[in-house]
Amino acid sequence: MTSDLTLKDVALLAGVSEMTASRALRNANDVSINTRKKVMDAAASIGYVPNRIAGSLASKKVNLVGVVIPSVKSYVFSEVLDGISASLKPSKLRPVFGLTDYDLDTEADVIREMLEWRPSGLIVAGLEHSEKAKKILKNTTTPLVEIMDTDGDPIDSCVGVSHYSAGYNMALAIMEKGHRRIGFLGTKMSSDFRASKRFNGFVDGLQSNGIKLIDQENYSSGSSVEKGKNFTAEMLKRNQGLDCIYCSTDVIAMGAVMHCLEAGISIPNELAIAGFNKLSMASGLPIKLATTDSLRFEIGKLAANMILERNEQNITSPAKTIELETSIDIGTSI
Amino acid sequence: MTSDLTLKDVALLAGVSEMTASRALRNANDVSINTRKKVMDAAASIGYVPNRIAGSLASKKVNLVGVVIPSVKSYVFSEVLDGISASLKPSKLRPVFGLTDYDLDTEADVIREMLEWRPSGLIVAGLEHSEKAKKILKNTTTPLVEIMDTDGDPIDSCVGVSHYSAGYNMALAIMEKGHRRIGFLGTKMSSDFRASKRFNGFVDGLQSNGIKLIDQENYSSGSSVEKGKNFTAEMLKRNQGLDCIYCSTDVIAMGAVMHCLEAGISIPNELAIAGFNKLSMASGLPIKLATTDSLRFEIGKLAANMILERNEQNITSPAKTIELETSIDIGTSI
DNA sequence: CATATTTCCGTTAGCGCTAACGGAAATAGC
DNA sequence: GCTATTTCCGTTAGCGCTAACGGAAATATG
Repeated sequence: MTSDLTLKDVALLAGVSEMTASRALRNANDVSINTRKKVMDAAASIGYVPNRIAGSLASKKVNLVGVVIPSVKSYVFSEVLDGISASLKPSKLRPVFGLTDYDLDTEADVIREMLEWRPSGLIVAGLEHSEKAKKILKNTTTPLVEIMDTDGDPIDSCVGVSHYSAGYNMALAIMEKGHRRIGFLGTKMSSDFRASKRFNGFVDGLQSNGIKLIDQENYSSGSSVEKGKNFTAEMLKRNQGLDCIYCSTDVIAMGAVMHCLEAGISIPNELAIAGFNKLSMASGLPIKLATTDSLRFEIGKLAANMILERNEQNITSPAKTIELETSIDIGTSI
Repeated sequence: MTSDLTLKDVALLAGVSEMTASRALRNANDVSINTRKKVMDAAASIGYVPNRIAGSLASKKVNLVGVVIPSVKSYVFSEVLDGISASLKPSKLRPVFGLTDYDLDTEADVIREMLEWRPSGLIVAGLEHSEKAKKILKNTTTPLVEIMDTDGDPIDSCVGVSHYSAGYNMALAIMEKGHRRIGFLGTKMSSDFRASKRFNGFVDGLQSNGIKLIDQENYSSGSSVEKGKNFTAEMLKRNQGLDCIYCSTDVIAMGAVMHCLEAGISIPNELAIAGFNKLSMASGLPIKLATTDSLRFEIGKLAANMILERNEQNITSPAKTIELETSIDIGTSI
């Protein structure tokens, strides 16, 4: 525990009751300017730091919003967190992050631990959860917002984009540019449901024009530029005449671009490349990467706003799903 | 609040006292296997989620470790967080992140808010803080570890690397490769103390060989590939015969590499490029970027371990500073 | 079989704070 | 001047849980 100072110490020093000290420090009503100053000075002089554990228990209010995401390394969720932070900043609510490492059991544990703190809201990435997690989430009265994805059944509220549509539309865009011999490059699908939905949408999109994937590679570790580069090389070696690779993320697509730069393959004449997310780091590439903006900042902002609304309104506002429309940035790579 | 179930509900249903229910749920001693099962079943059947606020207040133990970092967007701190998570995972402690946006006033607020929760430990990035923050940190009995940087005076414990030395050593490495007409490219220094220390070290390193910087650019927004690319172009335009650019981060250095790829400038023959951090995303580049490993994962792991030690030992362990030795990865870019 | 020990469970008290109420003092209203 | 209102502050009673102690029942010990 921090210094063992309590409200009592402040109250004694200021010569008022604990209650008055409490009110003064919280800027609550019913305190004269004089006594407020006395209390503030007393608190400052001894370096009193209020105990929020006790305060929250007494007031039954916890100013935290739990945010459960798979990882902070993927360059994807950081902007979501930024959006959440931006929305919450002017309020009294504060975000608390929990990481799941793309593991549903870990997710269930993290969700449970979050709820044990009785937060003012919970934001969880994705619509797929373990049965255990679903049961807990359905049982809670804490406002819940599932984010990123709208292809599925939200438990409560939801903000995201359709990854299926994103994949489908990219297929259309690629075909419109005349590409026909198309491959797919991504990470192992089982753990990343949204990537898997994009893949399905992409395949169906091609199918709508009677086109089938020529090749498909799903390697097992996470998205990385280097992996994208290496697997692009392999896929090209395997498939004479491949004229396009759709990568499940921009990071992988950057690797594909790197391979082409190194091997002297012209983009998009010899090989077209498309990614997903519209990561800012891809904007420095010599070519402009075709990608779908996943609207991560916007999603974070809207999700946090939903939590804020739910906490402001006295009436219980109903669950709401917001599906944002993704737009393709054609760039110069397809 | 989550469902309004309390321990009392569980106890009633299981036919035991609250205390016994509490013990059973916490896997504490002094409970028979039979009653434990009864309590567990009762809790599960009604979906009881313990209230950690109340528990923490009563036990005076909070299983949280506050982690205060500037940003999650910089591709730098995510690995620190990973290291912290890895260390804490087997323990009961859980990390809670707070973001400062590289602003010292925000940092002071975040630190204060963290301490209000009476965490088991606090990990803060950097050695530079506002007077207000320093006062709070000096006053607290919460174990504190300042991370990333060792060039300065830690308040309590500290784990990091010397950014001054990193800059100095990179200067030596660059000069050893024969480069003499050298520029520096970074972001605005005032807000990033570690980048500024690297710069000072770099200048002093050059000076040790009687060499002076030819040019220096400190633009005002954050590290980005695109900015790196654009400012590299400008700097080359300004300076005939510039043969090396030291970038304050790998992200910027990647931009420099991109410019060279695009403009057909040969690396390192026409221009040498070096960065800092050893980011994994740079490993996909056509050339291997010269950089200094900032040991981010290791720093996170060690910092969290220090917090763990402090919480395990009954004796108050003394403050400790660990300075990790950085090593330069020469790569093929200088 | 009596005593010592262990196992198990309940009772009491309180963690540090705030909601709710009530009441005294200060001000307003006529 | 006296009542009505407002301003300010204190008292009481918990929030939901656990530490600490104590005691009954079950088991061990000789």
